[in-house]
Amino acid sequence: MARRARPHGEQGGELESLVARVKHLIIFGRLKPRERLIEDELCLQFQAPRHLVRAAFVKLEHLGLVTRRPNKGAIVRDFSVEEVEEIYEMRAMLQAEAVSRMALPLPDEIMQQLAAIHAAYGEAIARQDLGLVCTLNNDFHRTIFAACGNRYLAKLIEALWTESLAVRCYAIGDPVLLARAQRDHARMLAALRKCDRKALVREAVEHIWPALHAYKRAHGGWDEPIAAAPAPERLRPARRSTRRG
Amino acid sequence: MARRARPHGEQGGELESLVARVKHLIIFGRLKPRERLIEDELCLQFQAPRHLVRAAFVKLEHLGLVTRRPNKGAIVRDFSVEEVEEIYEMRAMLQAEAVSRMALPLPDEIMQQLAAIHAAYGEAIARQDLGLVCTLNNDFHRTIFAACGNRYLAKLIEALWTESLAVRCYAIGDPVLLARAQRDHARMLAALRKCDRKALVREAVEHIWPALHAYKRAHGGWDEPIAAAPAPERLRPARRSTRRG
DNA sequence: GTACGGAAGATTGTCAACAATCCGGTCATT
DNA sequence: AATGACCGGATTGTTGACAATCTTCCGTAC
Repeated sequence: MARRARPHGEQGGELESLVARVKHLIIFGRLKPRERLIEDELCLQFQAPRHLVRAAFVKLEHLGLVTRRPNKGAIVRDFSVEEVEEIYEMRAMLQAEAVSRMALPLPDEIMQQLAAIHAAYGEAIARQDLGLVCTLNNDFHRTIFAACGNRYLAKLIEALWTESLAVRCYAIGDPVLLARAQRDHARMLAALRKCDRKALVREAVEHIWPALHAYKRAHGGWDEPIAAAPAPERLRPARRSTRRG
Repeated sequence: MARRARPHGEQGGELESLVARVKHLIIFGRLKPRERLIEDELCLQFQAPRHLVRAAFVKLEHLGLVTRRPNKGAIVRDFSVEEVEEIYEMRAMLQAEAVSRMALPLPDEIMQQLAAIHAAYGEAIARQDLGLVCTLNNDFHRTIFAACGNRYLAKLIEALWTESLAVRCYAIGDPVLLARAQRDHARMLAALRKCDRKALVREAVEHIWPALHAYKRAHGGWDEPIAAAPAPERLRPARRSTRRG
């Protein structure tokens, strides 16, 4: 057997780690929207062979975090405000659906996991460990929505979550928003414990908006009717609330 | 400039075409679930370089049609009945949502597109042109749900549609189901014309079940509590007919 | 007769050099 | 001076060979 360090395979792990590191660069604003991702540069920076870097680009593109154009390389994806709004509409809808069809009460094991994550989350916020905050936030959401009983619903929610990572980076550093997120999580836990589905749905939906607002604010307050509305989108009605809500 | 035939680039187009061809092989049952996809074989069959075939595998995996395992290659994905049911649950939910928030009436242009697709669809069925039937069915659904006003909702619906392609292959050859699909499409069009949202939602949701039932029936009626599930080729080495005779 | 171990073949993963392409600046021409 | 061709550097896409891994088959021991 000889047990060589990491002989050849393990490419899955390496790739994942590479993807995660580039993702962090994007989330924490180290790489900004429309900034180019140059293969050789990342090869050097991460000591990774080029084909791995390229595979990572493919994966990141499919995650919705980068855009690749033929013969022009990869750039950090930038979202239009409309796109971001649509993503958040979907997140609201899917998360509401997930908690609506969730079997309550949740198994003890899940509840304990959530409590543990939430406790660690509070600590991480207190210590300003943003990396950990992000990871635990991730874990909290994935754990909650994985319990919805439909793995595809969970998958879709997670996909949109990931896609909106680059948006939420505007909220990640804001202490006020962090405190609010922590409070929301606590409320969700309470609602889960009380099997109060109505409160659960409300929290699951309302919890997502602050990050969106932070994003729009960071983009110059385009969400407010600024003087000249150029009205470029006459082909997109259908965005008011046809929903029950 | 000399205008060489297809000098170097165009890799996007080539890849897409490759993906489409393998997809067809899967949809039409030419490649069956758990059957291996061998790189060299497909290189030969499609006269494509290996890295393209591999890229196609990556894309197909992300479309949900094949599964890749490290050092073991790609196989046609097989779904458990539970997975299929969950996919269909999601499709029902998302399609209902889409037509619920669709702005009615639809623009004339879209309505005309739909009518044209529907007419061609009927013809294709009459001529038993299954490839065309499949394409047009695709077009019909994509066109309808793209009109929902939220491109992410449309994208999610299309993703699940693609993922369930391998499931619907059981229904593709059945004349009864084809006729029923055609009728359902006609009803959807009528509901769209009349701006009858209730009927539209009903049709959009009910339309998806027959294919699911056909799938379950083809799987030996596992939806019914059969005594001895024969579990035919659970471990199937999947290596016999990797080649076409 | 069955089970374990190892070799050979088949298949996938990795790499580095090469070809094609794009981008920016420079120079000649009008 | 403005415009257009063109050339060089930077970057990405492609290829084929090689290394690692898995699978199968066969021989041997019990």
